[in-house]
Amino acid sequence: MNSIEKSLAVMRALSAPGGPHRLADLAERSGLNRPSVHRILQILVEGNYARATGDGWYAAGLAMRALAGGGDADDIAANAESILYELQKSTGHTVHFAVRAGDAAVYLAKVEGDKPYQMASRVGMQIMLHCTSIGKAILAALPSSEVDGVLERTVEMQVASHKVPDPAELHAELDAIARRGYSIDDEENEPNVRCVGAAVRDASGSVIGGISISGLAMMLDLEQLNALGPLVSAAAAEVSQRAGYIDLNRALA
Amino acid sequence: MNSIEKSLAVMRALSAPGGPHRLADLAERSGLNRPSVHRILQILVEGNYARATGDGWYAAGLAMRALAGGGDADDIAANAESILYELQKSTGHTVHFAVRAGDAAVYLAKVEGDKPYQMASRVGMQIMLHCTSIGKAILAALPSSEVDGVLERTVEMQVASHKVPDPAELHAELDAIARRGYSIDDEENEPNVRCVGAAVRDASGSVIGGISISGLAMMLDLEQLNALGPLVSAAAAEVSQRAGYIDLNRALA
DNA sequence: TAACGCCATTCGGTATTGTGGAATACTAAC
DNA sequence: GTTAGTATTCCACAATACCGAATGGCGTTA
Repeated sequence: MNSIEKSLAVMRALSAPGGPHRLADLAERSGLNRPSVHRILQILVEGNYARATGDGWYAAGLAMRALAGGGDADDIAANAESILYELQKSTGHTVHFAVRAGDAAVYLAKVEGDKPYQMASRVGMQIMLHCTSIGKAILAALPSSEVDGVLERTVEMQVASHKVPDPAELHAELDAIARRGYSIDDEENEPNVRCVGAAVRDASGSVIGGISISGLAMMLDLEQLNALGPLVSAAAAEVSQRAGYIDLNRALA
Repeated sequence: MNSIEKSLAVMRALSAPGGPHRLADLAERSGLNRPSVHRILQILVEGNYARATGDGWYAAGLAMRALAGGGDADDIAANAESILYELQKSTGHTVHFAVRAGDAAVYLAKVEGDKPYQMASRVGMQIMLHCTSIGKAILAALPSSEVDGVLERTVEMQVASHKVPDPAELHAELDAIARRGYSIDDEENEPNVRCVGAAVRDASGSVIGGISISGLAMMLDLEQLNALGPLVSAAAAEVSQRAGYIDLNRALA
């Protein structure tokens, strides 16, 4: 493991959810020893990629934001945006688009619903794969062994929030998602919020992320959620197509 | 210069605006020689932080997005959001919040106006400091020498778009901005778009970013822009306050 | 078609740089 | 006051990054 990979590991640990971090936590999360993490952090702080509070707490700095701009993701998000607006308009609910980044997904776009309440999400925010509709839509397209890997690492890093999913149960659910084409989050990620999601693929055919429809549980029962499934699925297919994906089933039809 | 700073330089070059980049461009932008950039890129590609098209083009990868999440910026953006909504509601125009990251600023939040058209900006997008309202509001609070440094590096990296500003003229404008408390972008950054902006400070008193109101030039003449100045300025002060800043002038009044 | 120039990529010996265990300084809790 | 758990510094060792030069591939020009 070279020093660049080490610094990336530290940066990932820094940007993990859960406020500022202690040096020891960062060391554990990144798999490095404390002196190395300390040295790397000093370099990151120097360049404003990290911020030290002075009493042993470290947080991601503002310069880290600049790294996220540009790249492929922007094109994909730009293409997706108009589709998200349509989906929001036809359903009235909040719509999200997120891409996978390692063992998490990151929101790239969000269109707020026409309801008086707002979702507590924000572009750039990270979500877990095992307990969100977008996340499960992504997992459903991965080989079983990779799902286990993600699950293992997720459980390891769990900060004692969210329940740990039973592997067998999750695998069964993922099979069902793959069959019907959309996934459901029944208040698993956040209490009182239900979502339905579907996977987005790129030109190479691999799953890169997903889109979802979210609403308060009191306004969106399971029946309605299932009714929205085909809509999300269709919108996701449209985004995939714009990203260069060619659906063979559809192309041959 | 150690290897971590080098990889950060490459990552910044990668995420610079302007689509995929050639290796030679990245080498020049980062100030490194080509073999070093190549080696670093291979490591980044391995971890999905960069993507190689195979024929010499490189783009920022999806994993880079994950680095941006978390950190201070999230708290600040969360606090700012409600103020942005108010500002949009009271003016009807599109409102942005961006933080400085090196020689650029990055949008952290955006509230679309109630007009039929939409701004071509997106959360995560980078803007230049010398030709945008938010950027100039930030520059106006920096020491003159630092402004020159930013300007120099900006001119160097300029990809032949946007006109190069005359230093003396810019300094005079920045003085005026500092006096009246808001900055104006009169179609400098984008044709047909005018903006008015003001700076946001954090608890330490240093400028971290700014907020702005934007609209099509045909619907927003200079007089109206100046009338909006105090509004942006007040909103920026409010955001600053929530970020922990204490305005001595106001506190003593 | 051949020759040129540009650019990405590989190579290799050198020396700079990172490494991590152990020691120390620090802080908070009891 | 003592202890336990930190962050931080130190340093000898060795691994790793470095970069000039060489190679190979590609598109363009005579």
